[in-house]
Amino acid sequence: MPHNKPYPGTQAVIRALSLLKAFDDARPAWGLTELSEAVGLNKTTTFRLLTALESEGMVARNPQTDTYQLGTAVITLGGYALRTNDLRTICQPELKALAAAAQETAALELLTGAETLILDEIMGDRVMSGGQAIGTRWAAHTTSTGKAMLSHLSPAELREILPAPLPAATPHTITEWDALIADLKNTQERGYAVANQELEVGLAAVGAPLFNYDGEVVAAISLAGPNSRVTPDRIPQLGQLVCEAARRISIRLGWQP
Amino acid sequence: MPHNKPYPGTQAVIRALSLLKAFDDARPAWGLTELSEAVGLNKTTTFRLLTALESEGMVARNPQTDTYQLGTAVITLGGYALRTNDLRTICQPELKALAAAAQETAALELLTGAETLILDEIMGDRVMSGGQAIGTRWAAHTTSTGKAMLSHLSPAELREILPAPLPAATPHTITEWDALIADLKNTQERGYAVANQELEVGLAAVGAPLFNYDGEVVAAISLAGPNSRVTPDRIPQLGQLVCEAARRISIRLGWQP
DNA sequence: GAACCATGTTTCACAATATGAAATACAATT
DNA sequence: AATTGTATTTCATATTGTGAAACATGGTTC
Repeated sequence: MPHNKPYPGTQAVIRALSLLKAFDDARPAWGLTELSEAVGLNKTTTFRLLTALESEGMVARNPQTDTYQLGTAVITLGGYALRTNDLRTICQPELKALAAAAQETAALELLTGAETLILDEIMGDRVMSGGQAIGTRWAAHTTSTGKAMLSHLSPAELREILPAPLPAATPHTITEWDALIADLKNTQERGYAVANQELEVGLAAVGAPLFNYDGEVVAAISLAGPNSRVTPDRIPQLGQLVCEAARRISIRLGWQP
Repeated sequence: MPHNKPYPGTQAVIRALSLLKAFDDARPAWGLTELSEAVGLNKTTTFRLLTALESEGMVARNPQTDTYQLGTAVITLGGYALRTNDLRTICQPELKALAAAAQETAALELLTGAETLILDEIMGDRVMSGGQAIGTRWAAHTTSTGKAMLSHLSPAELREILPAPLPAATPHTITEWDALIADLKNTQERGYAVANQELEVGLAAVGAPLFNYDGEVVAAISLAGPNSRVTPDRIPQLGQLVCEAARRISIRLGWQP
């Protein structure tokens, strides 16, 4: 999350947004005092900002527990943001085809800072209705999509973006800088990234980057599944599927091969 | 959308949020000047607020067109808001069962002011992965879920909530006050609401309310489909399905029948 | 290619607005 | 009844947000 420039005359807004961002999967409800302490704001200020956010439906209080949660306006805005995303619309047919062909989960993700953001997700099997994880972020160096996108950055750019030391999500996560650089080099040559239990034990994935009209990486798509199904000998085949789909999408985005 | 109390010391935050809310399906991208005019703010103020929103990822600029859109932080927050919603988690198994049994689309919706908010949506057929409309709002008096929830309010409460005159979404929308009151009375006695082409031509739906521990209506669920399949003679059967599911969920919410 | 128009951006003097310490209210334990 | 933890309200202060005006930029028109 970039907190770049302290622009003058925006303190209250930035603070209000920092309150909103305190709510996540791990901590979906906050009391006033705890929240003010967690965010480092005066209790009165926190109260006033929350009142403003509440009046606009961005947060809601649970009268039972006297705590705040994210409100319905956030859900509505999120829906708009998702539906009006051109990239998502463009990619959806390819994702569905990928998921159907491989019978695994296909996803579209963006790089935001050092994290990937799941923009869309289509389940391969017919059991689930997908999209449960849309909006989720993961550390980029632990995911196939993340590594696919990172593989087109220079070591200097990587240094700037990625945290040091690299956090481990599983025992298989690449945490050594040199090992990551080497893996990204392989990734770029190969055309797709492989993440085998680096984000979650038992989960394997392949991912390929999407390019825009002037050859910049704008996003990545992936196929993922349990490593019982996504086995080492099947990975080249899945990798090719993802690469082909990524290529078709990139061309639609104006990319010149 | 309630714009109730002008709480002191929150002007900047409220203004910033009003900017966010200008972005919707109909108008996903705004230039600075047009946006400032639409929201009624000084161009400089709009610029400063947008800069703050942008620094936090709530909006993003498209460098091509020099316009602003909703940013990735909104998607992430929306995902959190959705996933941490207890009601949605509780209802999802029932919605899936409903959708499978009827082979139509099942949905869970809240009442916010005079509008319903789609919290969850499961498609009945195996073609689509659902959830496309999550976050969308519709005028409550045009939907089955909306009427199911409104049917438990008094005429005085209805007067307060609903807009006058009642807007028409289709030629079949109930726009006469007395007709709506009568329809809601029927709805309450029947236990479920019927909306036949009142939101969209060719779309029919039945909806039933969900009650909490002290008998208050907290949400509603529905089954909807093309009126070629959701025919008048099939509606009682679908109505019963929805009522039974609603009853089971309400009991899980602590409701005493 | 000069004049124009419509964008976005920066500056700056001013005071309205946001701030936080302290006082108050409320509710749940003890 | 006393205590501790919450959530609110008050209010004096100056920091912060404000908007008119000036500036910059890029695209059209003549």
